[in-house]
Amino acid sequence: MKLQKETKTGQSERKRWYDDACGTAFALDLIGERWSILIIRELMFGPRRFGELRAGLPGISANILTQRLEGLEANRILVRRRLPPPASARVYELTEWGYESEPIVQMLGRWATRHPEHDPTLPLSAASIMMSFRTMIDAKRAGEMDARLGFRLGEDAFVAHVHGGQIDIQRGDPATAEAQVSGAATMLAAVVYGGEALADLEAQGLLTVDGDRALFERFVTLFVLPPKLAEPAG
Amino acid sequence: MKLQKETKTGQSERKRWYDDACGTAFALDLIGERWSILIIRELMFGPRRFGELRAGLPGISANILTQRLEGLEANRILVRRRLPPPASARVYELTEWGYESEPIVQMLGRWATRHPEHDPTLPLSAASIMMSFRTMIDAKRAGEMDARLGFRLGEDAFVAHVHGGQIDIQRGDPATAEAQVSGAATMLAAVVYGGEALADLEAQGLLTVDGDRALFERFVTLFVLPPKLAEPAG
DNA sequence: CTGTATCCGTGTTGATACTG
DNA sequence: CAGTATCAACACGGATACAG
Repeated sequence: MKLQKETKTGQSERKRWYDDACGTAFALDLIGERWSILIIRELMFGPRRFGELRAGLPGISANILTQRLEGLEANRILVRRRLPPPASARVYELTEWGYESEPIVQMLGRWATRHPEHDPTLPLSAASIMMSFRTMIDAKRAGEMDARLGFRLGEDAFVAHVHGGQIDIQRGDPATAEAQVSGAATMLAAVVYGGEALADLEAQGLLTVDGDRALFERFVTLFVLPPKLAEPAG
Repeated sequence: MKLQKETKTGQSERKRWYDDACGTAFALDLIGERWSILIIRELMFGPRRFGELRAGLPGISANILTQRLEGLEANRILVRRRLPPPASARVYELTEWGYESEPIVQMLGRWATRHPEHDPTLPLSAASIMMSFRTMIDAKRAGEMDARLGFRLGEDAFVAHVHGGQIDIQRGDPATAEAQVSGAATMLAAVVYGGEALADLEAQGLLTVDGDRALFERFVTLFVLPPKLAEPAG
C-alpha cells in the first residue's frame, strides 16, 4: 500500500498510517495531514497556482505546501497541469473525486461554527468566505431571490448566482453582475457574519458596493450561522 | 484563544493552530490532530472506557490517548463521567454536539472508500463496522425489511433494527434479536463488503449465525460501497 | 484495571535562506 | 514566481515505571 509517492532517493513512503479498514481512517490517511483539507478548500472554485494557494493559507511554508501537493497528487485528489501557452503556468486542480469532498469541507465548517470560541473576525481567504456562502445559505430566505452578485476580494473575483434557494458561485468577472462588492474577504465576513453595519465599513473605505445596493443589503441577510452551544454553567 | 486545557505545569496551550476564520479550519483546530476523529468514531455508539477505546484504536499509545481525551474534553466534544457505583468506572462520552459530528465521520468514510487502494480486509473495530452499516445502507434495498439483528463482536454487542429503509443501531443484547451473528468484526466485513461466502467462514468457525439465518443472508446484501474510481490509464 | 508521568528515538513540521 | 535545502522545534509512538 503506497499512498505517498516515493522521493527521488527511493525512501520515505509514509510512516504513519492507521492501517484500519474503516473508511474514515482511510480518509484520514489520504487527507488527514495538517493543511491538506485547507488546500482542498482553496481549490474548490477551480485550479490555483502555487503562490495563490500560499496566499490563501497564511502560515503554511513553501516546503510543506510542496509536500502536501505531492501527496494529494499521489492520492489522486488533485492533478498538476500546465496552462496552455502563453501563460504556461503550473496549476493544481482537484480531480472529479477531489471535488466530491466538498460536503466534507462544508460539514466540518458548519459543525465547528457552533463552538462558542469560533472567531469569525480572524483573517479569511476569498475561497473560504465564498465557500461559507454555499454552506450557510438559508434556502427559505433565498427562495424568492434570483440575482447575480459580483465580488472582488483582493486578487480574487467571483460571481454568485442566487436562484431557487441555492447559490452557484464561480470565479468570474464581477462586472457582469447586478451588484458588485469590493474589499477584503474579512470585511465581507464582518458584514455577513459579524453583524457589522455595511455603512460603517463603507465610510471607512473598507468595503465598496456598486450597482444594486439594495440587492446586496438583502444578500447579506441570507446567511445564518448555526446556533452557538450554550456556554457551560458558571 | 485557549482550546487546549493547560497542563498542571502551566505550559503548552497549543502551539499549532490555523488562526483562520474559516469554520473548516476551526474544525481542524478542534479535531484535526491525529487520532481525534477516530476516537470520536469509537464513541459514536455510547460511552466507552479508556481500555475499550484503546482496543478499538490499534496503534495508539496510552499517553497519546490521554492527551487526545484531554483535548477533546477541553474542546467540549466529550465529557468524562464516572459510572454510578458499584461499577464506578470512568467513561468518556460524546456531548450532544459531539454526536452531531456523525455526518462528518460518515462522509469521510463514504468518500474515501471510492479510492481503489482502500482495503476492507484490514483490521476493524466493532464500532467501525457498525458505523459503516449506518453509512452504507441502501435505502431502496432495505425499504421492505423490518427486522432486528444482533451482533456479538468480541466484547462488543449490538442490536440493529432495520426498518423504513433505515437502520438504528445500539449497544445491547443480541439475544433479543431475530438473528445473531458472532465473530470478529473483520469477518463480518469480509462477508458484507469483501464478497466472502458466509458458508466458508462458518465452515472455518470464524463466524457463527444463530436464529433466522435467511434474515442475515438478506441483511448482508443491504450494504453497497460506492463505485471505485477508475484506475488510471496504463 | 485505569490511567498518568517520563524518557527516548524517530519522523514531521515549519522558518529561513537559497536556487532555477 | 516556483520551488529546494537546511536546521531547529515539536509531535508521535514505544517502553517503562508508577499511582488509585
